[in-house]
Amino acid sequence: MTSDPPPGKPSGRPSLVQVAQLSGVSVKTASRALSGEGYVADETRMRVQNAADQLGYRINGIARELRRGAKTSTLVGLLSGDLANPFYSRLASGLERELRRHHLQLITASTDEDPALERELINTLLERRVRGLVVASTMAAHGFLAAERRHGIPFVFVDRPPVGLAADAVLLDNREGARQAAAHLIAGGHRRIGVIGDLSRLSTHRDRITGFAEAMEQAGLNDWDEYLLEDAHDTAAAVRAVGELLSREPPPTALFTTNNRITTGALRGMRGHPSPPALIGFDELELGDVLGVTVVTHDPEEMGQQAARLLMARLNGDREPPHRVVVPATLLVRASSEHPPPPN
Amino acid sequence: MTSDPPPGKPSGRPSLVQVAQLSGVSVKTASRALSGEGYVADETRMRVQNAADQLGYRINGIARELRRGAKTSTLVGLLSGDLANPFYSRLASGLERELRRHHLQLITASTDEDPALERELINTLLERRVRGLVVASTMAAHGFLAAERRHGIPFVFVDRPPVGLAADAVLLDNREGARQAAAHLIAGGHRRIGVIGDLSRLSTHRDRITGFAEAMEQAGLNDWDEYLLEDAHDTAAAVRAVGELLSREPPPTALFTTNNRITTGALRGMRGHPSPPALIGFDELELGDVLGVTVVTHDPEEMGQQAARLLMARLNGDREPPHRVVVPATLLVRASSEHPPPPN
DNA sequence: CTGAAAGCGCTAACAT
DNA sequence: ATGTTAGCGCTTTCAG
Repeated sequence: MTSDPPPGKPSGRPSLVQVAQLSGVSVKTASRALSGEGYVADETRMRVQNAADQLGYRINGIARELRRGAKTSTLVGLLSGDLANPFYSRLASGLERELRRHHLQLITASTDEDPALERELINTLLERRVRGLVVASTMAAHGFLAAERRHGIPFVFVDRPPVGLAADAVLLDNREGARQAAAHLIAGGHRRIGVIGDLSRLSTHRDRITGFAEAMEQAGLNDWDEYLLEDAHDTAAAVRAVGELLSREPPPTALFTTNNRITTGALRGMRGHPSPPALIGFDELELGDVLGVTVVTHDPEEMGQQAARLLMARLNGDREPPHRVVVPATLLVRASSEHPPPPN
Repeated sequence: MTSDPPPGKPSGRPSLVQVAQLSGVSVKTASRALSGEGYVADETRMRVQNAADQLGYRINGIARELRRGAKTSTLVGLLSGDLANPFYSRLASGLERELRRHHLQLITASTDEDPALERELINTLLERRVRGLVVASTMAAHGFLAAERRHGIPFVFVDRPPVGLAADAVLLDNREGARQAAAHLIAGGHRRIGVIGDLSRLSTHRDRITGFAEAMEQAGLNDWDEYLLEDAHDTAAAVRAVGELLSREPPPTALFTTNNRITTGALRGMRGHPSPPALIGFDELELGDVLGVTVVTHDPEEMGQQAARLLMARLNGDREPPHRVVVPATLLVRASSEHPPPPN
């Protein structure tokens, strides 16, 4: 057990100058020896390496980056709602893995779906001169980023499209996924389908509602919004919403929940219910297969990977107009959607 | 829709010098005007602000940090196995939230439980002069970090303790949690309890096995390891392990799975089994309540928060010997552990 | 193969 | 209230 003075107050780190002095070479030679760029005699390299080890030298990445210029940064920023949501964390995971292949590092920040905080965090990351930014934005407009793009910082929007800004995006086919869910329930004989939705200002939410409505109206069910409850942003709110819907007269025979948090809340709220409604949720659930929950599924890791690809293309000089990648969202039928509606 | 030239190749950002020139003041005045430090005439401030806006100026955080010194960095690094694992992402979430209160930013990197990659990433983060480092380490020893601590960089180990290094740590009471799980199964009449464990080199895993063994041996069940299967690091491996255990003669009447991935695999593997064994898993599951899975539960967000607190204390000059915070892990009984063993 | 000088963009220290 | 000078630690010229 090495027992050294506990940390706290920093105490001067050695710089290249000290390493050079200790090994009796010039600063530049020391630099070359340690970075492996340019020619250095083997013996010199050894001496420098030893001196560095002895001093506990570690290159100052800040200084290096300042000198080399911002385009040499290896940091990519990710802004998302909340890392604790598996959708975002899987997205982050896919993004990170792909970036690493290109020697880029991911730096993440959570916005808690707060537009003001998001803007602040975007600024922080840009000041840090990140190489690019991936954003699952909760803001209503993104025109303020136009200046940045002019300076060459690529942005990739994920999950939600940019508004008032021409930028790359990786989106989910929300409408189609929701449409399939509704169509399936309708085909199963359901007519009164409750919908519990997220914050109504979010485009993902609106698209899902649109797809749902499409299928309903096509089946002539124009009063679909009688059973629509929105702005259930967390699990607890979803539990309450289910309670409300199920206590109506007549109650809905099926439920469509527009994201994983809400589906979780619905499952909780329906527990122990004598005749639970059929259920389809948007987003896969951790144990969806074991629980037998029918879901609209998609691949968050894949979204992250695609975002990384778009970003890399821009960094490599792609100057085409904005790309838009749409990742499929498809129905995965399991038991929860299969009980038919009561005769009634 | 603002339509500007697509990005790609960077194109010189304005620096403070240009802002100063455009507004007809010295660089330092421009600096003061924009940072709000020191006295600047209101009118001057306006002029500078306008010039900055017009040029799309954004302060270069790299240069600022180099000048101000590394202790002014606002970055804290987190290294963990994989952000896609809810345990780590919830930990990250708690950590980030607490850090933000102190105006610190989290930068994350996943090690995939690969010691070599972990070491490389630690180096990258240190070169970036992060203010401190939180590590869920997968390495066998950490002596190589001693030099860093001497330079004042605080480390906080989470989930797994440091080896060969005196540093702060936030750990789970793995032994006690596992002991409770085993004791509960034993009290329920189980004698043949299968255990599926993670990589045997991980200390968390070993501690959980130790706690389990303690309870078993105390009950006189010294052959507990006949039904022990280790190194099931992913869900698929866990599914296979369950299959193997259940096909033994006689099969175990209960199962203890040592982390969330393994529990998930076990649930999958047991699906449709005519007489599934009782089950207790370590770590809470997303839908554990709905599924009725008995778990050893704990609070990952809390761990993150505690880690942030320890870090802040060190940054504020705390020079005491290493702190060790132990977060409780307790049994939460639900249905899955409650079927008694068959008479046999 | 090695070295000296200049400078990345900013701010601390010291003027004025 | 504002300006000047120097320098953070490194790498990029440009010379040897």
